[in-house]
Amino acid sequence: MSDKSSEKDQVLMEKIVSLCKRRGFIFQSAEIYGGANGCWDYGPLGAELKRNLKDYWWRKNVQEREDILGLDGSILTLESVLEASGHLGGFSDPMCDCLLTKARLRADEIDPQSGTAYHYTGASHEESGWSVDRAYSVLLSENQDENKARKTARLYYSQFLSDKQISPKKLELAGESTEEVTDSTSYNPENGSLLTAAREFNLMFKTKMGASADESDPKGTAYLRPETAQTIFVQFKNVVDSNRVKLPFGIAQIGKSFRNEINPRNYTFRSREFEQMEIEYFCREEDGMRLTDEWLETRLSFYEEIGIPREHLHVLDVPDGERAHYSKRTYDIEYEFPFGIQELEGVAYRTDYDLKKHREHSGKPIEFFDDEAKEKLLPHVVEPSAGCDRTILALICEAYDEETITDDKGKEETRIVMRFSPRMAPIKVAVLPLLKNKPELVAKAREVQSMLTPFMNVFYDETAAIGRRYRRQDEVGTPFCVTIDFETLGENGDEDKDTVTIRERDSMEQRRIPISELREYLLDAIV
RNA sequence: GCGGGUGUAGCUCAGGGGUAGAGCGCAACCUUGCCAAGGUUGAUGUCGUGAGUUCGAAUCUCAUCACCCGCUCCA
Repeated sequence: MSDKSSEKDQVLMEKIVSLCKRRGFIFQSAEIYGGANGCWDYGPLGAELKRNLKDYWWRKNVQEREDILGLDGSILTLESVLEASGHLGGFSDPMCDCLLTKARLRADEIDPQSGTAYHYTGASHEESGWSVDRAYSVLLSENQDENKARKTARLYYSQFLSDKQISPKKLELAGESTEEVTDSTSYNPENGSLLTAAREFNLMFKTKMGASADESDPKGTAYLRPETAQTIFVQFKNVVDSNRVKLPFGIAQIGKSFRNEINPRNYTFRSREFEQMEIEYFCREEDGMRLTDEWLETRLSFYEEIGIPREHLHVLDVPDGERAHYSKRTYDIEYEFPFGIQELEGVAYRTDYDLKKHREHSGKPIEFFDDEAKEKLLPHVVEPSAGCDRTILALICEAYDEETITDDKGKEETRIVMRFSPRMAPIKVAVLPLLKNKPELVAKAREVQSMLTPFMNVFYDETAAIGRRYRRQDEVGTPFCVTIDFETLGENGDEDKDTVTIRERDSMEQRRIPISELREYLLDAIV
């Protein structure tokens, strides 16, 4: 499968985005103010979906496991923490662009060059009267012909021409001057063209702590955390001291993180504010590689349990040289999005790098005492780090389905169904009185509704025709619809009294079930 | 950040220097009946935003913002 999306996939993605807005899953942030780039809000159904995902993740990884404890750390993070973790130094790169080719270069990786710089102040075209005032330079090494500088400059100025028929050769250069330059990194080594000034692409959101914070206060600068992991490492010692734990054990956290992405793309996939679901699983060094493999399997099963089949997932064993320098093994779990195969989760063996760094920078003894081995050690760590919003997007993409069905009159129509697993579905059951102008039906339906609401998200709908109500529920992925009809009231005798029809989303089949069994039936299906 | 495209009702989109349009959806009512049914009635827009040209701009020009595609970037 290609990484690029085909036209068909683009259309599919547009339909998904449209449905998400129309039905209240996802809205763009601050839309009425023109929209915030790279920020998205979850609407009523999106919020439910996200809660279901987070709750299930927490249940599987914390509630149902004795070896993992939860944590919920602050988002504001001291500069010193991020200095220790390496984010402060390595998280921003000075970048510059070639003015001629628009190539982007790392400013700190340019070889210094020497030679003669040819400066220009602009260019003009006599016949058309066109001109441009803009400083530009070209650097030539010693043995290059000076006409090369002029040729390059004409090419540069020609991009401002509105009439593309004019040949760059016809341009008249203005204000040529030369200058000897040594060890400059202002020019593109490839073609000698001037580069833009280096810009820092700081990927972290910086902020001020304290109302009167000033620059000189080392605790005056804070960042919105770029990952949840650091909270866990920094609180490692406190968690160990306040709980009886033995290796291996994990600390889990769900929370927001922030990265000032240069170019947010693909709907919510690359957002500037996003939620992570992370575990740092601490272990002895000799178990690190094995546990990484085990976690990969555990995590793949999780995706299956929430309705993302293994066939749509890809595991990338990140090769040497592409992993973070401290990682001995990293698996990326990727999903086949309509816009390409993209990462959902990374399972990384981070060695003892993080704890070591924090021990070094904080100067605090944060070693773990292993009671069984009677030794002090710094544990290694395996990190399954899942993107919550990315998983939501995968759930939505996976659920979306269009089904062609033929009605009684032989007419074909399209049924749009969100095939969420009942466990993830934002609405678990819709309660529908067959007709709303019959008070007995409405009263009974309300009774069923309030019986179920303490246990699950129930949607009550009495408008429009029953068929239409079913289809509405299909479009938001409600797995079950319960209809209260005249049999429920006992009109057809005692046998069907207090039974309802339950209609299943995927098969559209219905059967009768006593109201008394409804709760258990539904709970079994959505647990 | 660069290049290309798009922006009009909740959604999908047509139109186009002179009264703002369609389909679907939505709301209300009627119908003892189960897969977008039928009928009646109704609501909704600073035509993305800001400036300019014009007697007059949703339409033309410029800027700007957002989204999509490609490139780039992704510790």
